[in-house]
Amino acid sequence: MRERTSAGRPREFDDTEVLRKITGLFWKSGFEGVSLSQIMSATGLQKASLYAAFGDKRAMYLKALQQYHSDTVTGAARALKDETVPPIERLRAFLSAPLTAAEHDRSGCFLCNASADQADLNPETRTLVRTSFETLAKAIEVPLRALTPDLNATALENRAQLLLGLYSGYRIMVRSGVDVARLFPGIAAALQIAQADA
Amino acid sequence: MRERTSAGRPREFDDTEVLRKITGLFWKSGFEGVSLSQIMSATGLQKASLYAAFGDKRAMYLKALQQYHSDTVTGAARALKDETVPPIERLRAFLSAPLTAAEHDRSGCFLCNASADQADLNPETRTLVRTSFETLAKAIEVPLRALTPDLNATALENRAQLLLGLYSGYRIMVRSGVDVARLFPGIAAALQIAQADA
DNA sequence: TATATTCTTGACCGAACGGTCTTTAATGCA
DNA sequence: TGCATTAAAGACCGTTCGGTCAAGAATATA
Repeated sequence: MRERTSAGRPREFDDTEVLRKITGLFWKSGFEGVSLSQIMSATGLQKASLYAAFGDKRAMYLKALQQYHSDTVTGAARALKDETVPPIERLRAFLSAPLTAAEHDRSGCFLCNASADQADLNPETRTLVRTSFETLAKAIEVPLRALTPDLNATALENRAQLLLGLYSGYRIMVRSGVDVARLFPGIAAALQIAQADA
Repeated sequence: MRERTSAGRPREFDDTEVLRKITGLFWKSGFEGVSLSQIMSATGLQKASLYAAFGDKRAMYLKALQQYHSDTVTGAARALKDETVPPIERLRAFLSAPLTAAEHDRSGCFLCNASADQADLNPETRTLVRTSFETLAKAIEVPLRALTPDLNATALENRAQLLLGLYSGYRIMVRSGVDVARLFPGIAAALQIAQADA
């Protein structure tokens, strides 16, 4: 998109970089919690430029959610499938992320926040969130399968949903400021399930 | 409050009943997602009456959160401590609630939603949410202790946090419209942890 | 250099927001 | 029957909201 030089005045900002800042705002404060003027000052752009580049506020939110999917969600999925790391460690890292991240940032998970914030109102948001959850669940199955190759498909899926549920819950709880040290041991317990033969 | 007849024109509505409707709105749509006019039409009251009875919008939200605590949260805590029900069934019922409730209502859990919605902005909300989470965690420990009386205190607490995390995560995931049937089996797996001796 | 095209800027818009105030109505009490 | 008190009703307030528009600036092409 960018390298193709087109007629007219060239855009003075990088779309994805700006969108990343917008994502950060919605991530932290939700759809209604972010105003256009906040977006303007965070990006340094005028309202009209934002509208020309991304559409209205709802479109910005959805694009932010899509960016979160293609950046963070698929990044986490890739890490879960990284065979250079022992499967149990991949799972541990995934489940620990909500807690280790909390040290410097209590924003939680944009997916989970969006589900709480917008799922009730906006069907498109709901769909995006659901597919991202699905991506994570499928990725979780990979190390689970490596741990217990004999387990059947539905059992694997069930365990993946359990771990994803725990992940989401921790993401939410952390936002309220609970002591993360008290949540850590739960991960070890959950990983015991992940390794169980039955 | 109500039986004590005071001077002046009597209030024509029941405070807690009205607050219950307000709670429902914030629960579903969050703080910024609910407007005063929505509250007006849902309660049938004028703006000034609402302000006289509850204070400004933020106060309404906090009172709603407190009502949720004293109604729903303590209700769930009581059920978890109900000795007429086998401990494992209490836990199963608690963890199933997010899923069974989803059949007729995908609002999720007000606590979890508030954590995603307002925790970042409002410290009072954060505190309220945290204490409600704490209430639930303590209540979860009761049936856990009944199941494994030999377990030490910290191990109990860790398991309780794990189950609470799973509960919260399911509450959030359900809002996005995921198939609840796929989440159910995770509960059984989690309950295996709850019963483990080690 | 002229033109078409695209972007930036900032003024501008109507609507909706949260919140207040004045008027009127209903009650307890003297 | 007044009088003090409290609530209900709705007009009213300034502000902020999301969104648009017209004018000027920067580029590619001819």
